[in-house]
Amino acid sequence: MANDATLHDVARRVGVSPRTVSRVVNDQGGFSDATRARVMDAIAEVGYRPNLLARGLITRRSNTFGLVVAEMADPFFTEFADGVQMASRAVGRTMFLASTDNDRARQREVLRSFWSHAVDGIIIFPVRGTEREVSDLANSGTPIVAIDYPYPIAGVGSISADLHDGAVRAVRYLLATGRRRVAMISHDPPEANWPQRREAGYREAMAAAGVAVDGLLVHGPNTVDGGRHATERLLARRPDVDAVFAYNDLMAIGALRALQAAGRAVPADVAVVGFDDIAICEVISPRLTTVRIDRDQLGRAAVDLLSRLIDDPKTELQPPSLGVELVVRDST
Amino acid sequence: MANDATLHDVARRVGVSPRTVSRVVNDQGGFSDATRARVMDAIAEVGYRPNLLARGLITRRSNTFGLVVAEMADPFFTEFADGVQMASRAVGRTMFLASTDNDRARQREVLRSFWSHAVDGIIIFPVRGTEREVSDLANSGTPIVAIDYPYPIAGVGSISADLHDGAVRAVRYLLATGRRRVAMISHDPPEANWPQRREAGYREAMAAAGVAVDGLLVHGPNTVDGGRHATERLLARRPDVDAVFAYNDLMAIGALRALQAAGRAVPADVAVVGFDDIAICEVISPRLTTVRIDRDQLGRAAVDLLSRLIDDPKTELQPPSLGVELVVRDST
DNA sequence: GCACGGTACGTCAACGCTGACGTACTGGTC
DNA sequence: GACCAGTACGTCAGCGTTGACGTACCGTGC
Repeated sequence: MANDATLHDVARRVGVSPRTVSRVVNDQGGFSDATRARVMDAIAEVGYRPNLLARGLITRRSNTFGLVVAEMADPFFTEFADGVQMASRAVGRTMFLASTDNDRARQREVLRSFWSHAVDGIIIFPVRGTEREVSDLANSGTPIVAIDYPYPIAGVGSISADLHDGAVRAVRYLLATGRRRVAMISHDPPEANWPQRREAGYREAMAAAGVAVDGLLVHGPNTVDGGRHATERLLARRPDVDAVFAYNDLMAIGALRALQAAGRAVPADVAVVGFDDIAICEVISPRLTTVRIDRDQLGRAAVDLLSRLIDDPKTELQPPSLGVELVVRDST
Repeated sequence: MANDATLHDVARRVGVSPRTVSRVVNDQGGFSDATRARVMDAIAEVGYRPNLLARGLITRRSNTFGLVVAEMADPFFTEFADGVQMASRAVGRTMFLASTDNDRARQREVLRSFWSHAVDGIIIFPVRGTEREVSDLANSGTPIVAIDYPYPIAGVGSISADLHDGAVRAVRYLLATGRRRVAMISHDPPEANWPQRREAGYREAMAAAGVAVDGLLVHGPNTVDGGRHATERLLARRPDVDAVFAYNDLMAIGALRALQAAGRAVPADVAVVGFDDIAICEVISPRLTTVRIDRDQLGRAAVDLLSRLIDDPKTELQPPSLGVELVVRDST
């Protein structure tokens, strides 16, 4: 009871044409209740399941979509993927998952592969600098939803959390609790034209409080080690730092380790705030204060927008940003 | 340049039949070098990519496979998924990913969905008690590789790490470093006929050292909270415990937290050993001693076995277990 | 009695591709 | 020159499904 059983088998058993069985399966109407019942029985008896490849060949719908994340080693992405998976189940689609490791060639490969598999749509954290490629793919007919990508890409739907607001909240909180020399360890070497919303929020909140940021903004890869090394450089440059706001939780954890190694107490000497609120924040010590992005909500919003885009290409591409929330724990 | 461009388009452009283009694309031979070159040029010009649905309809190969994990919230599974993804890229297949949350109904749903999409094979951490279903699916023609499933399931390939040996090593190490009252916090309520290899290893190593395990073996869900609560119960029952060996790293982290809350110093008062070596082990404090399972290796082995099974259903189903390794850090 | 609309089907072709098989032409052998 | 093998193609059908369209039959209204 497997690869076999086609519409024809069911049809023969019932004594109708395959077309009628197809109508029942797809609930398209044009059959009597009696016929429906007999068809359903036969389907159960022979264990018929529609061949999605054949169906997709005609309908140009595969009922699949692809999710492209930066890297699976970062819990933020996998926790997001989990949310997407839940949401996709609800709309009856199955999910391909691949990661790019922030590499353009990898991303191209992944997108081509998804395209070949005739996915109905793609949810992606785009690699920096690939607006054009992503936009071209979208305009050539594959609906795409980009997540947290600072540029609105032409033809591409996008869902974002309000990263700017999150940064402002984090920094304001640090300032409000008496910290003055608030540093930020941010992602990657800065790049011309790359709008860093977390950085912008940081700068804005600092400026509003009249605090200078000289030497307080350092960069590194957005990993634990990246955060650790960035913090080491920061401590060398500004030993007087009394708070660190990190690009994401992994970098914040790196900061925690570097501060610990340098003999600075957290939060007594230096406060630390992360971003994302991945699960680890609760279990490390000190428990990490962070800006929470609701990944289930983000996943649902992405799947929802993608579904609407698939059904109607003229859907509004940029729904409002999702709110974020500061979660205060023991590191501040 | 998208959904269009079929073999016919390329063929017309070159002035040959679609069949010849197909031969070139699949490198089946039967064409001249000159023709090949012209076909390749035309393919590049029109941006042709084979329609995998159409191809799959004939060849009965979709070049996809499904990966079914227990839950994406556990880094062990996602880190494994990453390894599988790497390996699958190398063999030219694209990966569906879904999780079951250890629920039989969910697993059934996922498997049916994968089957409908005509995956070439499935890699799965089976839900306990579903041997029959998994075995039936495999025997009906979908190659399946089960990971770390203690029962050899009929018709199903399987890849395992040597969990028994890992447990023995961990416990021996604890005993060798002077611990005597070595507890184990293990996964789930024990179930009749469920061979727990980690538990077996624990018991064996304890017995070999002549140490009784009365009240030292407790159970709980394999999560951080599960580990915390199990440890609390353990402390109530056996306040004299001087080492905890956990089913996995998440439970070990829960144990760390519970011990901390109870005022026990780790490792001074109580040593803790985890299992899996997920990335967090390095960044929590104290850094966790654990039994390392090489997930890349496990992923490669699974993809490799699955590929062989797809090509030749008579492949040996049970390659030898993968070795594990004790990684000593600061919690012991 | 006849036209008409609705219901419940069936027939046919096509989606894009590849397996099976047919065919024309070339070069070599005896 | 006849025969043969090998090369480089082409033709045809069909994978399982659904869109488009055709048809038989029934009931209704005038």
